[in-house]
Amino acid sequence: MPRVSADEKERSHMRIVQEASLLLRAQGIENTSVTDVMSAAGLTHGGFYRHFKSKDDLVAAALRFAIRDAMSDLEAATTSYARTEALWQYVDLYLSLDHVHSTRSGCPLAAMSVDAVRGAGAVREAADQEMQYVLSLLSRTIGDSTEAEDQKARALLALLVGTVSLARVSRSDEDAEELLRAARKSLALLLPPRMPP
Amino acid sequence: MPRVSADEKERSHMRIVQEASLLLRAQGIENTSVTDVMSAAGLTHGGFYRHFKSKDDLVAAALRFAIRDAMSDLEAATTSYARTEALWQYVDLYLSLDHVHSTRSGCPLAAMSVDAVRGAGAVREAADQEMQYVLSLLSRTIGDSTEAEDQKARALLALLVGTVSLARVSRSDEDAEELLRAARKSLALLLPPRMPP
DNA sequence: TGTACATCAGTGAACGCGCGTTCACTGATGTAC
DNA sequence: TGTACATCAGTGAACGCGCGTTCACTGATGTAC
Repeated sequence: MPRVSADEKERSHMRIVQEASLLLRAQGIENTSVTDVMSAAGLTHGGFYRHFKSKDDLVAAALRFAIRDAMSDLEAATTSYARTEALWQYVDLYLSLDHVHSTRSGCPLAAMSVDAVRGAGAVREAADQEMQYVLSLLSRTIGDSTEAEDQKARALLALLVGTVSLARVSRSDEDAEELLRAARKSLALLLPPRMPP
Repeated sequence: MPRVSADEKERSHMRIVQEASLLLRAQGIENTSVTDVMSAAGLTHGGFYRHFKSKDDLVAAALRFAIRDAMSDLEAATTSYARTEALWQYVDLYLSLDHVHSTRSGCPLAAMSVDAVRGAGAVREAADQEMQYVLSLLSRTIGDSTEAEDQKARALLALLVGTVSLARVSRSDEDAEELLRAARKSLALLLPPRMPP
């Protein structure tokens, strides 16, 4: 059975990264084993090192993938005239109970940043670089990416990440919803109004 | 040498919880072993189960202790006339580079809530209950703990926790400081002004 | 107050287990002619 | 296009290691009389 075409190797690689990004978000770095990830990708653990030089290498790749993937819709809208509307749609999705419950597919920063800070150098580096990318993307979506928008982007991201992290601590949906509501209300003071001129 | 007085057992117990709260914040639940904690407390791992029925039991106790300890200063000020000033002092300390670098002794919610959500039932329960306590304390410190203040407390805590979590991802102090600055600026819109009438 | 004895805090060896990583092996793929 | 051979993706057993937990043991502490 073994040795598989270059195309199939690439498909395996993408499956490994994708499944890792889901498992790492849901379970954290230490609770996710190489064997877990390879099984989820339909492979056995032995082949892992044909794709990555270490588990840390995979974690860094999965984190980068997850963030680019999570931001792709907003990225597509940054140059559009409707970007303010796109931003508000993004915020509404982010501050939803659905997102709070989506521990596998939700925001990678909310799920993995605390873990990443404690991780290996490559993981920290990936987290830092991708966070800077998210901040610049949000700033461009808010407006013209001047210092004023950069600052709003920082407060926005912190509020989003903090709110969903805390909402996940609540074991009651009612308490979680109160946290989401409070964040939405605060953002009304911070962001450009929903309907532009 | 063994068997030690009831007083000494209690001192051992407090030392274990205290050292656990430091190690768990700095390293996370999965990277902190029972042996690590017992060594830090000056004991050997075998005696652990005279104090706790499981590692999860210790984690829950350490989380509760860390939060009560972190909040004790603010708790003392909630009924004072100077509570608004106390709140701002708390916010200034929270949104400082010192706090960003204090991964051992910093805010337990910023350090452990993501971990706690993935943890055992007793750990999740402790995290949820203590978070509700922190929210009620902040609400009473902001004002009269009406629905309006409850909402402000929720947005405040989310912004604080999110900001420090993200600032820890930054490998540069300059980037971290920008995040802290943005949060401070947002809070000026949200909280009662620094100097009351 | 003194004596006899049960209790139990702390020690250190031992347990079973899952982890990240390595390795010999297989056989289809890719390459050189 | 066909043939001979090197490559290497994937398999599954094996490795050393640290983990949470258990246990027999020690001897000072606490208790009953």
